[in-house]
Amino acid sequence: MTNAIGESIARIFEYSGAKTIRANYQGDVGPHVAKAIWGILHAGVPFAGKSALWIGEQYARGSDAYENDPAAKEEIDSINKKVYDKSDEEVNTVYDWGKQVTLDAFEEIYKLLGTKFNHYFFESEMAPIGMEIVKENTPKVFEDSDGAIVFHAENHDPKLHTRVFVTSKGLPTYETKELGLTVTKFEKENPDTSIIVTAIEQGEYMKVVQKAVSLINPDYESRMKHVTHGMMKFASGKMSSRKGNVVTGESLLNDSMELIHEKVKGRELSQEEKDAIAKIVGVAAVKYSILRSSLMGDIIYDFEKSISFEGDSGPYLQYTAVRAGSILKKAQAEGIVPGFAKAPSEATVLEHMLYQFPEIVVYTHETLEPHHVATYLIELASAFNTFYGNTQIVNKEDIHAPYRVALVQAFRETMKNGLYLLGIETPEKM
RNA sequence: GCACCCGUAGUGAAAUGGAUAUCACAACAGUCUUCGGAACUGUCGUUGGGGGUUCGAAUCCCUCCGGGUGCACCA
Repeated sequence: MTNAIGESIARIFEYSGAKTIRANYQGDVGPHVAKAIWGILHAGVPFAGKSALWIGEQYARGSDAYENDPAAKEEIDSINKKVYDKSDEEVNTVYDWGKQVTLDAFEEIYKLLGTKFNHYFFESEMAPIGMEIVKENTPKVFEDSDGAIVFHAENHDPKLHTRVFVTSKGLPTYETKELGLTVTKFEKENPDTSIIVTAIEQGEYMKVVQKAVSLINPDYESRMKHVTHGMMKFASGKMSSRKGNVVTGESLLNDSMELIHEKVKGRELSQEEKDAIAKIVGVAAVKYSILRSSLMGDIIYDFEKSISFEGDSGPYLQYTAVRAGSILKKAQAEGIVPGFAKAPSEATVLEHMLYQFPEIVVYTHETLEPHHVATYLIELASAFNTFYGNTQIVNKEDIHAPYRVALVQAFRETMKNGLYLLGIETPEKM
């Protein structure tokens, strides 16, 4: 979800002429990793050859044990420390293996989604950098409190609160790592604007971190923008319920692609074409469902609706573009050369809509709200369908035919560009 | 409890404080079977409640209600 939003925002900036750098920040250290390692060590079977999914299961067991088994909790805490200082050979081996498998799995999903990152930052790398910054700025910014190092943000803004940056055990928290990340990003690329996309839970703590940054380096802070989004919820009980009501992005994509496969089963296409279409359309269904809504507030993912493909959906937009494409093919076969020379006396809504596209992009760029593009595209598709339904386009006898074909061409290009901004590909056939 | 975000038709959105609150989807009722029917036409329906500021409020202020999120060693 964060990926869909981040990628769309990146593309909108690119389209607006900005040089855009995509960075991915991954949590490769911390208690969640320790829980997974504990699970792997206690799995009773060797880990060699196991999948990322299997690691997920081990994490679930570790997480459960952490809550219910005091002995396990102690062990996991000790593993956590070992992960940071790399003092235990066995832990190191499991760690290195698990990290690679997990990263490979993520990379596959990014590829499917169409995101290419310029930088991969890891929490393990940011931790020492952040620690250094905290040390340098204590007691100027940070203070000692009960053995931990904290930042009293409420002293600078009454709306904020105190947060721990280094625990009493001497381990850096997420805040410190984020501090390290911020400085690293600015030193590496020195961007005019740094946009951070996270879920809303991070909203409050990010304000505290930003306040701390403003005291250390006000220049960086003024260029940071935090975009938050709500959670994804599900409309009905019908969903892939491998682990209760937790649905991963991956399983959502898989289910979606599977359903597209069902839909195109009867079409006269090769197996490779069907596979490609299932991917492109399946991703579109999921991405559109996310990006059609405003970022704030939760997104209700209605699986029934996203698979029906009627009306307000990504596949519907793709379909409209594809159909425009086949009209163009037919026009070409009939020897009609598109041109704007002879226009009918009255313009339709379609022309007005096409004309608005650049404004919509500018507006979206300013507001950082991709849903404006989504709303525009669905209206554009509707305008095109009205035009298409009421007008004979390919007709050699008609002197307006070249103009109409040119209009269809313009529509197809605009739809394609708009979908691109949402991170959605337009297939040739479907 | 405190803080932050949000509340516009069934759903997703629009509206520098300005005219009768728009658009799309869904639903319902029709049309036609054409360039790919995943179509076209029409109908239905909305500012959470209550105060206030204003000539004028979806928009600003107060309050209540509802939803979400966060409040010290998790990320």
